[in-house]
Amino acid sequence: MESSMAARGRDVRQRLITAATELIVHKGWSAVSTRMLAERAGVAPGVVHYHFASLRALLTEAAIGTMRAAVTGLEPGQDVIAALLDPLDEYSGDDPTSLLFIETYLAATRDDELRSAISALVAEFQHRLAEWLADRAVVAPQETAAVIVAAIDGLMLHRALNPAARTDLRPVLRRLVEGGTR
Amino acid sequence: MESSMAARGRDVRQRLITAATELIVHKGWSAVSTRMLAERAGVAPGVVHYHFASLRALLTEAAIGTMRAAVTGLEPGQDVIAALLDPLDEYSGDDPTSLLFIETYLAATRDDELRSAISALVAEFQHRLAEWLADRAVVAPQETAAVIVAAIDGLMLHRALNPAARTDLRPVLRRLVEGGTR
DNA sequence: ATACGCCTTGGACGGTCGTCCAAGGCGAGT
DNA sequence: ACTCGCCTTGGACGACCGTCCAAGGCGTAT
Repeated sequence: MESSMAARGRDVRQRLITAATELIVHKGWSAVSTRMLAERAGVAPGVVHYHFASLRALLTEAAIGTMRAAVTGLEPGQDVIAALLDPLDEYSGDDPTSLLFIETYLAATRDDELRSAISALVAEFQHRLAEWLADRAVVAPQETAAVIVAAIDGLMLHRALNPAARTDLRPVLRRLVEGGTR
Repeated sequence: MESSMAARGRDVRQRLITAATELIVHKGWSAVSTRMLAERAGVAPGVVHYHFASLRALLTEAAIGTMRAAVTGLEPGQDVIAALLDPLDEYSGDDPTSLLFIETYLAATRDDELRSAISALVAEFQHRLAEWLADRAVVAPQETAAVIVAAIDGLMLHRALNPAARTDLRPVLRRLVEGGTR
């Protein structure tokens, strides 16, 4: 059996990653400390630097993993706008994933490794979206995709700031797609 | 003469505010410390808490002041989209004002006083923009304004993250205005 | 010349931080 | 039964943090 010990180790490691994503959302990227993480994961403080090279490495791995999962889960169906906006509406104001995105974007501003990882993620998603738009005969699909993704991220930002006053913006956003059909 | 002393005091206070805006941009909101501020302003560390009730108060005053100045300076002319995008293009990647906006937005997520101040600022600008759109017979001017401002903020975010790959997004953004004329 | 008030200095205080490490626990292989 | 290796513990270390304050500097008014 290799389970008992090694499996327990992997479990602790995973608990730390989960704790990291939660704490980034609740406290903010730069307010997450090793001791907070250890406490939430139910382990001793030293365990963080056993499983991860540094606090920064843990935060990076946690954030990138969660973001990648969230993005690859998005599939532009018949209605792109609805497909992108619905996940935002699911949560009632303190949408954890949105805040994680914003926090990580901003942290990436001062962390080259993080920045390149996120740039790749965003570029990949924009590319997928652009292809979908091109199939729908939307002119300037790349630029349209860039604007749509930017608008979504901007809405995340505003919604994190002011959870109230949520009106239906789908009709306006749809102009981006329908207004540019070839 | 009331100048020498009082004027010098006001000058130091202003230097601290300037240092605060610069440091928020360069180091990030939560990485700004009293000692860093004092050093950049060329004063002793204790001076921060003489002129301001707390570090948080200084950062708040500095950020809100700069943001208010930036927003009130914007006047939607004939071409709203150009009026909003041109300031973004002026800076070559490390646009200080954009980063300040993002940093402050995010800090406001965990600071109620800051949040209400910014919400007022954003709401005020959205209202101005909505009126302009209404005059241009754009349908759903409020929602359109919300989407435009969100898109601008999202572009700020993406551009702070990836200063390269700046293509002209004006034509796409203009669909938001022209695609919805009554 | 003396007293007053604003501004400044530089350090003390208690706390938290990231990182590291000696010591111990414990299942697995011999 | 014993060793080995992975995992865990809890605290030490030095650095930096926000805040506060006694002491001093220096124009200004009397």
